[in-house]
Amino acid sequence: MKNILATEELNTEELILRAAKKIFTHKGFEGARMKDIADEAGINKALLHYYFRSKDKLFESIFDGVLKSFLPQAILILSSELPLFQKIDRISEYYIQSLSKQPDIPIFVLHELSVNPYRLIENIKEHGMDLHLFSQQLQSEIDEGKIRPIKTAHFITNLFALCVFPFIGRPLIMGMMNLNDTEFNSYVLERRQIVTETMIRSLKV
Amino acid sequence: MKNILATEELNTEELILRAAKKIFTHKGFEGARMKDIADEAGINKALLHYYFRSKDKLFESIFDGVLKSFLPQAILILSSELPLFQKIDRISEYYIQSLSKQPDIPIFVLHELSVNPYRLIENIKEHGMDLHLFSQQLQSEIDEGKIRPIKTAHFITNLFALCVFPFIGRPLIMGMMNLNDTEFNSYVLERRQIVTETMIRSLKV
DNA sequence: ATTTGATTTAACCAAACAGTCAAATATACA
DNA sequence: TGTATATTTGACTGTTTGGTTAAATCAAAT
Repeated sequence: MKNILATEELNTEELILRAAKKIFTHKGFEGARMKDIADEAGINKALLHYYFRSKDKLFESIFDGVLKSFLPQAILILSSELPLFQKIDRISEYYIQSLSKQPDIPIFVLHELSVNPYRLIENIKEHGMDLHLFSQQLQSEIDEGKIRPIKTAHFITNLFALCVFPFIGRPLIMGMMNLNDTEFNSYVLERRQIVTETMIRSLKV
Repeated sequence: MKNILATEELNTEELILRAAKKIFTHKGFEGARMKDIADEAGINKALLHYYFRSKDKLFESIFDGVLKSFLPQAILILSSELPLFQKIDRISEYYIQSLSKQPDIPIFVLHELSVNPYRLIENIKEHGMDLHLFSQQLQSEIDEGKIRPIKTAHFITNLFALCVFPFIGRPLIMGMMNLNDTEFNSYVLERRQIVTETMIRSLKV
């Protein structure tokens, strides 16, 4: 009988998903080997196909899971009742903190979306990524003269670019700036304030 | 005899390089098939191995070429004698214009660097990516009270994030903002001004 | 015309790969 | 305990892939 009392004990499916996430996010779909995932999970290769019939099926579980754990939070914060500047702070806080723990996610998602853009469509429709409410708030603040005029697309781009780019460009930044891992971590910790400051200053009238 | 008079006639090596660049940048190293590259170039698969002994060799030609055609320009502009704000404008102009013509480059480079970070090291050392001069200029402007204090790493990150992210996040942006190809192109054209404005406003005292 | 060297091809090969299957083992329940 | 069901494995398969090779073709010099 398995030791179901030990809290750190994971069942096989969770073991596979955890291993698959690590390998897929690190190597991408094409670069990942089913053997690598099996080894990482400490199980037999055939067992992967017992739980997830194919590499594609396993990948979609991971990819969908990752999208669902990152995108909806943005919509949630942006569509909330919070003041604009607080939203900026919340987004930057949430994404920089989450991505610090899983720094491979952005490049993984964006690479797979680049190779296979249709993947996103279903997911977006499914979650009803609606930015209308936020667009209205932004326009109100502009109309009231509280911030400078800016289109929603550019606002969103600026905010996410500033939050996410450090993780996407990590090897580039570490190389150009001559940072080691410790120094890079300090740099990332500073980003949260930099992002909100940069965004808010650029919006002030 | 080949028609060497026709200017549009490319020799086989150039044909291969052009095809390989298209396939590699679109699919990544692992996703690219030598057969695909051969087909794209309109030649036989064995001919690839005649000109470039292996997939790795061919890939390195492409990857090095891409790095050399993008990174040095940044160092050149940043290390020049131009005023700070003009440098921002030049960088944003150059990168947004170049990447509009080759939008797959950023995600390609950053994905490959993520899977294989050591690739960059040689290239950076080789080109002497030195940002010391620029750091001094930035510090001078800060000391003279002309701009708000900011570390070089964050300045560079912000500038490149704002320039490059639209291309990295293209499918995401098109999906969330409901843009078609034409609308995305207009959006990219607007980016140049947005980037310089955002950067400069965030730096003003 | 013949030789020489560079270019191109079709056919082939070994390794790596995702995926399969029958047999073995563990688990639950009667 | 015995039996049915769920889980796990080692050995296997067919296909795809990067890479090779020997022969054919072409271009130019002798």
